[in-house]
Amino acid sequence: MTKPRTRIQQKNHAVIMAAGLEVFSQYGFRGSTLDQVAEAAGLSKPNLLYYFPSKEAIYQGLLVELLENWLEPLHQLNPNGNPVEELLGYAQRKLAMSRDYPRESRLFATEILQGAPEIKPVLEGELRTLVKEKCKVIEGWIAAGQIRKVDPVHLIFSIWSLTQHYADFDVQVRAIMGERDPFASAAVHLEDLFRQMLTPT
Amino acid sequence: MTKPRTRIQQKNHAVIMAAGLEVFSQYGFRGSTLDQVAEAAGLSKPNLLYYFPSKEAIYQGLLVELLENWLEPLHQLNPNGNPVEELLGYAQRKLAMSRDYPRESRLFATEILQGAPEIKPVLEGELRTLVKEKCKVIEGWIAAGQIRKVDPVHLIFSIWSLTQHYADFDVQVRAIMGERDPFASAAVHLEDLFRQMLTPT
Amino acid sequence: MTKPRTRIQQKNHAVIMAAGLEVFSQYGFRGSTLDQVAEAAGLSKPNLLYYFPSKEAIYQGLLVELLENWLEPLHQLNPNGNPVEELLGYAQRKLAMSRDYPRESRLFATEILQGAPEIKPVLEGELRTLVKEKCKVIEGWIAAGQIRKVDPVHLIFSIWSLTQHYADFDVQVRAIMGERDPFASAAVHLEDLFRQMLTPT
Amino acid sequence: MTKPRTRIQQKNHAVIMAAGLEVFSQYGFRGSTLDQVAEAAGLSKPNLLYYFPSKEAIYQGLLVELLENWLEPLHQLNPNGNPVEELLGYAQRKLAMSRDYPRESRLFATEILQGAPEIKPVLEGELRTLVKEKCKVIEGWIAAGQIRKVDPVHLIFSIWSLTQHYADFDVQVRAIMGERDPFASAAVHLEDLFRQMLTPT
DNA sequence: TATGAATGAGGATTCATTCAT
DNA sequence: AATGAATGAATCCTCATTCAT
Repeated sequence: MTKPRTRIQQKNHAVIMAAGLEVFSQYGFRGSTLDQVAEAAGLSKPNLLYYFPSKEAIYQGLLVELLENWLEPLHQLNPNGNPVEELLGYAQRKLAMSRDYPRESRLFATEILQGAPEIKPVLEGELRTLVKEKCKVIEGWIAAGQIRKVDPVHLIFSIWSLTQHYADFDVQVRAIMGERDPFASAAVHLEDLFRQMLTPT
Repeated sequence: MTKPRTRIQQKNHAVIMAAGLEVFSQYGFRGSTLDQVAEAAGLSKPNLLYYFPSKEAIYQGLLVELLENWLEPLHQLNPNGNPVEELLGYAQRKLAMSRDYPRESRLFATEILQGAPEIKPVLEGELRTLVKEKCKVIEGWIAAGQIRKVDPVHLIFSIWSLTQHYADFDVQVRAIMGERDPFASAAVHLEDLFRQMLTPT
Repeated sequence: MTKPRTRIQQKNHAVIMAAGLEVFSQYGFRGSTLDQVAEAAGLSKPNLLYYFPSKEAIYQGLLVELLENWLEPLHQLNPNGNPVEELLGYAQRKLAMSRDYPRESRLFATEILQGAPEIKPVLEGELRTLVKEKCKVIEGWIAAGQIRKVDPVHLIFSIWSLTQHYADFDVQVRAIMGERDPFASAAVHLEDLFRQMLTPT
Repeated sequence: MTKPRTRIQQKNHAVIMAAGLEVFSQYGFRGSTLDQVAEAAGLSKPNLLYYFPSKEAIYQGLLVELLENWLEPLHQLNPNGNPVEELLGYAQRKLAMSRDYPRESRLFATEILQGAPEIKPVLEGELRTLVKEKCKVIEGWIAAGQIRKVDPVHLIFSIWSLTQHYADFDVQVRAIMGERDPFASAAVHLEDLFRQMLTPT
């Protein structure tokens, strides 16, 4: 799929991505129909397939776009910053993404849950490399006594799971908490959790 | 459907549940076909529908069975036990379930991700009640100074997310960690995390 | 299908016939299922097929039984009776059958409507012969000036249609007439109609 | 479903209605398959469902079309015409419809026989109202001494049953009458029957 | 005589995709 | 660039019938 050229192409490309996100994040790939995506996009079904060669191509396009944004916050982890604040900041940024882009989080979760058929290579390639790199940074901080001794990979997993939970399990969270906004109190809770865990004694 | 009576019914009922778990946890409800379930069960498709009235009934049957087991560990949280050990024990039990019953965890995650169409009532009813009850217990422990001051609901969410992550995002975890068994080190990591967070200073 | 021998065979044979009549008259042959018939008969489906070799055999058995009773009133038309009273009596007997055996009437109507696949030979054989015989009788009455000159075949059709209508189109009749019993007033109406039509001036 | 717009839609819509009439009038709703209708229409099965959402929708569409035409002749009963001629004319028009549209008659009969699941509301609404209105007219004629005293509702039933019989029981009529055209002699017979019944002495 | 278990042959409907314009 | 029309390949489910006991 080459990059779109004209105005209208760019616009419709974006419209379809938005519609695909809306639909796929809700029903999963197999559970969604092109009709639903076309409906959400306000385009005809054949027109969708004028811009994307297949249903799967729309889904793949979404995942590609998504992954870039998804890894960005981890990239920003600054080796030269204050370690505890860097890690807390990373967690808060991830939590904000769960709050502001829950559909993206759910789309990603669905893909992983089903065995990551589309993005396994990215996980084993780019993501793994990036995580290893950041683990080195964290290990450096531990060696320097700037944070407590923790398993860096599991620390990263903890940040991911604790923050994404509020997007992915949103229905459950709200079923239990009722009307209250979960994210405000979650931010406080996670701030405390990570500070407690990371601050050296 | 009432409980199965005869030997062969019990056997096939169980065989179908197992096959359904295998298939549905991998592809979700809409993404799975009766053919797949029949294949996995070693039965013919119409024979499946001799035991369960529909595809959905198999799925619902699974969720019902699942929910019972799923809530059990939280029930076991003993108000009279040692608070830190009780909560650590709960987390370890949940982690063991992620390790031993990852498909159940994924089935549950898929259902929640898609808006919990089947089990929302249970979430808003039984689960909510149970969580509230245990929150009271935790608040008692905090008031007594036996654990640090934390938000009890978010503490429970944290236990859930941190443990289930290893089942639900298994593919990602293994992509990053490689061949190493994630659960052994995860147990150590979570033990540390929760002890650090809960032990009063 | 040989005649049933033992008590229990006779009983179950009759039970199945009754159930088949109930079901087939309501939904037609193709629209009925063996399950429905088995349910109505209080027998298991395989047991049904122990007494009758197939679904079609039950249906055929019903039609055979039915036809005997169905032609009986016409047989009774007495060449030596009072012509007008004989024909009025025949009409009243047919009307009573519509009232008392509406399911039989509907079963017969359904079969004819669908082209009489099972009983066409009977229609072209026995029934045709019987009607021709009775037409001779009616023609004799006309020749003797005992009733008005009418087309005897169409007279017989008129008796059939006017009486069976109250069974076959029962739903429509009641939709229009409301709660009132249609048969009492129909009897009066038909008495008048046929007397008016047949009485010589 | 809104009215078809384009040429091809109009054509195929009509083609499907015609095919549905052919098939449903012969085998009833449950006894007919979409394959048969598709075959009769010269279209593929999915293409049928491109124009109608379901098998039932085709059937319902037929009944709706049918009912309009079916009630028309009764509408035409003119309160200001010559009473006997009006009623005879109505009967002859209904008989002509049985001759020219026997499949419509049989479709209607099948629907009623099975309890009118689709059109009961119409029977209890529009049809009932129309019949009551025309009964008033007939009662007026009786009061004015223009026709003999008859039960108006049963008179209408008689017209319906006597005329529709030749379409609905066509197979039986021809089995008995042989090759002769039933409708010509039926017209003479019914003319005589109704004139005899209605003409005041 | 009776029935629990099983199935092959459909049958209605869905859906991604293609065709024609 | 867009869409009305069409379809082949599923997919869930039904049902008369058979099997095994």
